[in-house]
Amino acid sequence: MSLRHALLGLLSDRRASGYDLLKTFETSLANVWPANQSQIYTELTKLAGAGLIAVAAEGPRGRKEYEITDEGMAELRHWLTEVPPQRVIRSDVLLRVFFLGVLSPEQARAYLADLTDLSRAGHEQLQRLADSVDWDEGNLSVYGRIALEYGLRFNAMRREWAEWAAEQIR
Amino acid sequence: MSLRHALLGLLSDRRASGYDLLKTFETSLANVWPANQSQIYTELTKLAGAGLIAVAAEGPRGRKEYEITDEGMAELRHWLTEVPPQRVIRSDVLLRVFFLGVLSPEQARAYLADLTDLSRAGHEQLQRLADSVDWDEGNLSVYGRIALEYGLRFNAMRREWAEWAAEQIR
DNA sequence: GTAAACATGTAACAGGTTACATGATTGT
DNA sequence: ACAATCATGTAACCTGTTACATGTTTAC
Repeated sequence: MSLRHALLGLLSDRRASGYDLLKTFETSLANVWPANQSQIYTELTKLAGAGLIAVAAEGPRGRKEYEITDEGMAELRHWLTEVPPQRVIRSDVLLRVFFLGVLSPEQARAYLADLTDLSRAGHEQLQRLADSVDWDEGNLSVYGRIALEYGLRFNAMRREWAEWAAEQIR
Repeated sequence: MSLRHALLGLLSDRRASGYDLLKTFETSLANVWPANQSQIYTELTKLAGAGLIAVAAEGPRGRKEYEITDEGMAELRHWLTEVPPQRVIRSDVLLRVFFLGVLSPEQARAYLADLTDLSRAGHEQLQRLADSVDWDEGNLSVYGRIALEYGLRFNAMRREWAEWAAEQIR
């Protein structure tokens, strides 16, 4: 149920069309809550049907600009403050670790070495992003910076863990 | 597609019934790849249909013990070594962070404080688990310990980040 | 003129959740 | 006798992915 809240969250900042929202998902939200074109348009129609957003303006090429309604804002606040976050996250990365005993120690270490590289690359990509953005004083800037810091710390943690784990094998 | 690999992984260690596998999912795999009864039985039927597992014995109450086939082992090894892990993980925890600007600074800090508590509790729960298990010399023990260490480090990282983040607000 | 970008919609399928439905065996 | 546990199966529904389908506007 979080795609709808992601859309509500984006529309709480400014009105936008499905196409605009798609671009945002492809850039800033891609690492946190990926969504594709099909899903976004379908969900926008549902949100409009439920009265949480409304068409504020129509433009060329059938463009429909949506804005969040009071009901939508209430739902967004409810989700932010009352809905308990998901406790577990499915991780195929970690699931594989459980079964590395099926492989040879060399293959298992290779898997962890790949994870090390992946984490290093992820860290570097986020660092480049952090360097390229000019962080102004706005709210999106404050919280965007906090989210990005999470990504940096996560990748650093995972890289160090994967290096440690490789040493544990044999 | 990872549920099937979780099942193959468990069956690569020892033969088991759907019921046995369900118990394992409720305990050791609950934090990595949760799955429910309905899903497990459905997937076992599919796996058997695809020849990746086979019924090795039948017991009382319609119990069916499955064992992994050579084809199943090949598929498991393929997944472990060749299939690239998922790059992004959907995180509703982090998604909320993007939109905390909608709330008051007090409410935003309260959300982060809840995350701090959640992470601390998660860490403690895993630490208790680590203390209660007697880690023998087997493979499952080695890799189980490595997976658990990931959980500990993840929760520690998230707690420190949430504490840091709360300080950034105002 | 035509390619790129803008813009939306829907159908088919895969994976996951909740709920319903049923019955056998074991331990007290 | 009765409760707890063992044991499986399936239907309805929701979310997400891939692919197909269509048409407009802008820039060169």
